Amino acid sequence: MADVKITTWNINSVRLRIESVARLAKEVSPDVICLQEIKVMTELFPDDAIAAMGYPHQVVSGMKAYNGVAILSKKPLKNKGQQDWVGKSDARHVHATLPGNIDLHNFYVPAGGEIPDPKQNDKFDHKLKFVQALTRWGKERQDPRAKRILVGDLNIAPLETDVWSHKRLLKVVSHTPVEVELFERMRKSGPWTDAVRHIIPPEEQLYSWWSYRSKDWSAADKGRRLDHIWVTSPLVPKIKAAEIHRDIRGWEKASDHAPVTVTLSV
DNA sequence: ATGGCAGGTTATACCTGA
Repeated sequence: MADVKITTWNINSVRLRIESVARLAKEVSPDVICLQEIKVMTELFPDDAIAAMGYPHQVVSGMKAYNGVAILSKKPLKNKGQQDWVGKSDARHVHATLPGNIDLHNFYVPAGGEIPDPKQNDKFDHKLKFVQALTRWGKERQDPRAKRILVGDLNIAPLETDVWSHKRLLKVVSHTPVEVELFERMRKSGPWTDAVRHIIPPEEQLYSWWSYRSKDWSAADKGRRLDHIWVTSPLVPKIKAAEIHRDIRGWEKASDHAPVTVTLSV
């Protein structure tokens, strides 16, 4: 039995926050770090600097200026790869197999723009189609024995306690009923278990993102839980701990997302 | 009730985020 500590973090530019990656590596020391919004082309990803922090095993899918995801690991990765989703090559997914034959998938689901209507807003249409594609993918691959982990910035806060005000966010993209319903279908397609809510009771308010547009993000505390770690059934009894690193949202030059960590005993 | 910030770019305004 060994612990595997996995952290997911929408870093909002890996080059701007390379020192924060170093600090996370030192202070949290996850075995695996999954990043979203690295905002850099694969060729320009700071792979040497991150290898020097103890993460020489990497799989990166980047593009210029937007999106981009990466898996960083202390231990060797197998079957490294990425997929395109809903007909776009926009660097929103990477995967790899961890020691112990655990498949890890890291996603950056589209934010969806402002207007929660797919007819008026192509970005919202893209988001809904992305979630539906992920649902089909889950169903096609169902295997009750498979050890799989799905992490990422899924850009949907499903529970009433995952947002600062359920009522006031009902028409705000990330917490609309149509998104929450499709999100739940996607979760059941794995079927996946929300590892964070397995540990932290659903009755508790819990957020992983706070807007930059607040004078005092922590005092206002108008957060949403957009970043998730899900596991398949064989891994559910292995979930040992879960944590959202709210303190990291308060670091100098912080990302607007806090890292989320789950520890498994495998 | 509204407006508020941050990152990146063949930039010095505009797109994107959520």
